[in-house]
Amino acid sequence: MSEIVSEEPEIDTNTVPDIVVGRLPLYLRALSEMALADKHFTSSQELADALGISSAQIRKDLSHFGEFGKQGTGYAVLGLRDHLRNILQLDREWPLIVVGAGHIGSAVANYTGFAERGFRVVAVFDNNPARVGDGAGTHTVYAMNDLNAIVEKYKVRHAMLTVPAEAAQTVAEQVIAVGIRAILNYAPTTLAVPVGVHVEYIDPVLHLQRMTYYL
Amino acid sequence: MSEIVSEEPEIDTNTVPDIVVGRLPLYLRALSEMALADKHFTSSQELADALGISSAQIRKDLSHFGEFGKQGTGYAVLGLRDHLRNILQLDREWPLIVVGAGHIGSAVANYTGFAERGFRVVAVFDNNPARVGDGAGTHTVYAMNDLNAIVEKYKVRHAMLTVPAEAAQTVAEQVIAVGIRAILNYAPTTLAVPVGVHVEYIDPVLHLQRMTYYL
DNA sequence: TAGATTGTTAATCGATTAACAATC
DNA sequence: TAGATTGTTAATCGATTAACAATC
Repeated sequence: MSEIVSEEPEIDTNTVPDIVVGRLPLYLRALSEMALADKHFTSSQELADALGISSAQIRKDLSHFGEFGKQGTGYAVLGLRDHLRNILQLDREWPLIVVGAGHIGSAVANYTGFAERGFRVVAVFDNNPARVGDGAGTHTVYAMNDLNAIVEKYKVRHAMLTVPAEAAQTVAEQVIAVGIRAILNYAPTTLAVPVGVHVEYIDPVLHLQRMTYYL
Repeated sequence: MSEIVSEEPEIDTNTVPDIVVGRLPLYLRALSEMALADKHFTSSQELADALGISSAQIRKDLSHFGEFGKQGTGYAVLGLRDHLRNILQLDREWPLIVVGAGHIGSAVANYTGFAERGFRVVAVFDNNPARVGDGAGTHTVYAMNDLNAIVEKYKVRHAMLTVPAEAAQTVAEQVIAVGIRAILNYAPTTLAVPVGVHVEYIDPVLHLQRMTYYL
């Protein structure tokens, strides 16, 4: 039997399916809730029940990143939470900008849920001079001219777009040009972006329409 | 050759995968955009390019519901749009309630995008007496006591929950009890609901966290 | 007619689940 | 020890894609 140089059981990050990565924040959220309730241990079954998915899926998903549990015992809530934070790079605070200071933009900029979970809104932008300066809640609204300076100053990589659908593609290009690499688009339209830039979408109407089919 | 009574090529609605139904509103949105641009015809390839998916998927998805195109020509924009509206039961206006009159609730209640796409916010509710009566924008805020009366009066089936995470499960049960069958939950927590009730989720932080993994 | 594009089939690809040895 | 639960394998299930005959 020839000796085989054992290969590292390497964690090839490119190999983890997007759909698995997409569920990790959900696991993290459930664990944070448990931590808040002072729960010390949990199991894949308990997490599965809380999230309405299968325990096998949770174990399989986690197995892409390492071994975090103990047979017979399950997972330490704080331990697994911190592992997930680490995997998702959420063990730091990320600066965030909002582009578009209308109704949704202002609401989004003042939503306290971002700061509570690691994202800090550092600026709100609008191309309408009438909106610049006056507050979107506690935030001052900046002109688009200031985009580059602020993104560089705070090393911002995340942007939320709360502009009209017609403006979204142009605005996306503007923020990408200054270094934004993750866009959360609230405008009801699909964006075309270069590889290396990530886009996710929020369109509440799509959700309502989906459910209406079943009524 | 024995004669076979031809079976209806029946459109078994239970047979359409949820994931397919979930894409229909996206197709509808793209078609509405084309209609607005006065485009008369389109193809599965053109739709696919606009949405960043494959043309085969679009044709396959549509084939669950009928034949809407013409070889060599493609699809009539208005025709396909109306077919999709019909399939999704969006050829009527649906009343909608918002529960929770805080920052997000007020923003959501005043978002004009709902009315533009077939959903009309008929009432906003809050359990805090201090918020009842004064406006959430153009809406009057009702007490939870009025929930049943208003849901019955307008025959409401859709609710958006914009309450704190801790309150979401209880509020969900309240709205289900008065007849709501579709819930769009903005609270960052998973809901347990009986069969026959549909829930979709909006948690912007989850989207930001997903993208952060790749940065 | 020639070119374009559908609707559909079959193949491929990928994700989920069931099951269980290992072990705390 | 007995019971519980992990991590992993293999099987199943389902979704996507490629390809093309039909036909406008």
